[in-house]
Amino acid sequence: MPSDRLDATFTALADPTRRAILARLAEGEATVMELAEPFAMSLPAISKHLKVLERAGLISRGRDAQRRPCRLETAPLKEAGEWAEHFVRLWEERLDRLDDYLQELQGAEKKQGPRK
Amino acid sequence: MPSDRLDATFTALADPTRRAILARLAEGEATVMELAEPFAMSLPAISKHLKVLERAGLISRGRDAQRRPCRLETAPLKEAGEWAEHFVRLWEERLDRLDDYLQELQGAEKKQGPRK
DNA sequence: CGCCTATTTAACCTCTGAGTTAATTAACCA
DNA sequence: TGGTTAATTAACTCAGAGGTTAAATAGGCG
Repeated sequence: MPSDRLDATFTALADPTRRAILARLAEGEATVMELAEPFAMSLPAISKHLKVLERAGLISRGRDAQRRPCRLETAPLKEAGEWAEHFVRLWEERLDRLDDYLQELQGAEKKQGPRK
Repeated sequence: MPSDRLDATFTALADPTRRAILARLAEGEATVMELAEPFAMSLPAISKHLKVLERAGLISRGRDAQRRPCRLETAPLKEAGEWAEHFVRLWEERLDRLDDYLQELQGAEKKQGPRK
């Protein structure tokens, strides 16, 4: 997972409007009009948000006459989620190793008596 | 997981320098100097990045004389990762239901013969 | 064709984010 | 006490994100 891909994904996910759009799309395809409806925001603004989502690969767009229906694409979400959870796992493994190490130290100390 | 929390987390993760700092911290605590070392960037710049990470709850800071060692905090990473993967799951369940529905349609069609 | 609908592009504004250098605070050390 | 190291704050620049309105494009429809 290259860094600029993560950049694009996390940047796209950082905006609440865009997350709301994704939430809406999780219920199925929608046109720009439909997506814009819940927001107090102009159509061009929504159009820009969609472009950000598209560049991040989080949505793809079809064509239906003059409509450009959007659909959710989950691949980048998976990558981002896995990145985050991989990180958590790394950290927890490290804590475990640290814990083992401390216990080992304590064991050694018992054998040779308290240091101080 | 409130929206502004996700905002802060994803915003913090959107920057490659900050992700690199987190990666470094996954190997253990580090001071600001140590964190700054790999980057061609001034200390105040790093200091600002750390503030962003701290506000997002992704790091916490201790005190050791004049040093302010940073340590990784995984809670927001977990939340963000779970958010992303929950989303993926929702979508895939939806696809499954859609699939069931299509198969049901096809079954009905067989019983009453092709429509056209 | 001429009009209506859906969407994008253009041009612009404003605010924020990432970076800078210079100055300040905080804590140790001789 | 004065000097040095670690880190932050202040004041500034610059670019880009997110928003606007108005104009342009694309594709039915009478």
